[in-house]
Amino acid sequence: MRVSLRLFDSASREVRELRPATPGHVGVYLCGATVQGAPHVGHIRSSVAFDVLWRWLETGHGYDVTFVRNVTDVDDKILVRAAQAGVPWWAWALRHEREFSAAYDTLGLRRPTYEPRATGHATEMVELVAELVERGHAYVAEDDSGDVYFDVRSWEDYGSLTHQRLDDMAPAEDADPRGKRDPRDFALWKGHKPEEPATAAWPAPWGRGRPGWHLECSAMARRYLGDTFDIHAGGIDLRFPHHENEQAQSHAAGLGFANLWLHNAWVTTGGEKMSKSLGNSLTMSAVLRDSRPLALRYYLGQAHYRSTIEFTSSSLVEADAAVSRIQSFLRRVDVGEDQPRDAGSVLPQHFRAAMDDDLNVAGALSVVHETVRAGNTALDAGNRTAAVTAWHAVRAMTAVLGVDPLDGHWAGAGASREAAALDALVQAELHTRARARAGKDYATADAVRDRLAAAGVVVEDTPDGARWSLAAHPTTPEDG
RNA sequence: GGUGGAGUGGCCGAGAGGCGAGGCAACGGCCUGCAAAGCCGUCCACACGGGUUCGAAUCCCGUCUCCACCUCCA
Repeated sequence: MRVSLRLFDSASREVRELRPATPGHVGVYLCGATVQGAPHVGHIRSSVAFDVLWRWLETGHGYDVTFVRNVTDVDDKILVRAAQAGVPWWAWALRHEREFSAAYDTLGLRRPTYEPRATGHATEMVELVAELVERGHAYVAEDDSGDVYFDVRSWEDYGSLTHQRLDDMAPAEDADPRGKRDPRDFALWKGHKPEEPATAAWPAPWGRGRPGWHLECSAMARRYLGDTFDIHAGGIDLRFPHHENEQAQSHAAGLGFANLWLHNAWVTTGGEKMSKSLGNSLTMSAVLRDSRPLALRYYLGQAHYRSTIEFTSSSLVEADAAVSRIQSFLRRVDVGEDQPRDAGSVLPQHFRAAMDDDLNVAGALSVVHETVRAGNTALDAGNRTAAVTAWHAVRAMTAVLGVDPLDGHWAGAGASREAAALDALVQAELHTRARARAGKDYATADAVRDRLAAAGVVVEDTPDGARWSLAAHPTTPEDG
């Protein structure tokens, strides 16, 4: 009997078994980027965490997964920042959307089944707002703004996702009534304002305007996953108001919406959450100057998705060392022409159990490292069969976690002519060194090794001769 | 004020009443011409104060500290 996947549902606050609405199929909606600026490490952590979820749903359970991650490409800040930069808002949005895509690709994240943009779904959004107005859960603002608000008082379940009572919620400080019936009512549709670009508005029965942030996700999830779907994921800071509002809208419109809610914790620096508003963000481009993508991915994916992780100057160095250990084992084993085997037959039971336990990646990684050590021990003992078995297990496990060092993704455009030329040059140096060593001229041999080291080439002697690799990208700690 | 999360060895980070987490760093040993890699060993921790129990990092009570959300946020 197949063991089930158990996930912590933050709506019910308990670990629940995943029971797909459609047997054999799982629909996942992940709140993606609002492309108002460059991607930072915290944004990417969310995508890394749920990329692992996706891989495990497929590899560990054989589910057919539809994975949707949206792009919010129009909102207040995009309009403001584009105006400040003197470029059209859509150009600003697209530029940052591409930066996010590049960052996702760099870290080897799977491309979602669908990546809908908010601006491409005005029709679905207008329909959803109309349904809510018709059902008496939304109303057109009483001023002339053209806004449409969700009537929180009309929906008694409002607050159920985050277990808050409406009366306990502190009203917004800048409580601008804006024609609201209750200060906590939120905008489903934002009427076009004269100072905003005419292009940032779409026609609607209650006047031209653009969608409210929360509405987009409800409409797009419905469009691509149906009225009821299995998992809704996102950063924990989105629980309220974003997800609360999404759920209220969709439920009030008569939709089943998400069965499970998964929320990842954030990345902190200096103990504080990394965020755009605090200005302590580490952009992906900045971090990748000091670290190779595999090390960054390992770092972001090594802790449980619900644990806050602190980013320090040594984080990436340690992650690099840990993943290098795995990598060097995989390189030590000569598997000949063997290709990776089917995960179902080689994944250790403890690994599976850890992953099924709410994606316990830290526990899963301990199995990876234990297998690496067992494999190294087997190699040292000359037990090739055991070493090859370990090799297959390690590759299958790291593939699930998205950190298989031998995956062609990490090699980049590896088999280039430059790489071939470099190898020829290094081999010539190693040949010189081998001859010097054979003649016990260690001074010359060491000089060659030092010369290569200065060029960033690390030499290791093995029973089969010297082997070389590029040194891990040097990291420069910003403080002590 | 409301609602949550968290304090684990030098560092990162799992676990959740008895059973080795794991990684990084450090130190000792083996191996090596020397290294590197690898293996073996050492470092046996759970914020604090009580309590329950044969046994508590884990359960209960109290205290302290930190973080987050309450309509910009992954």
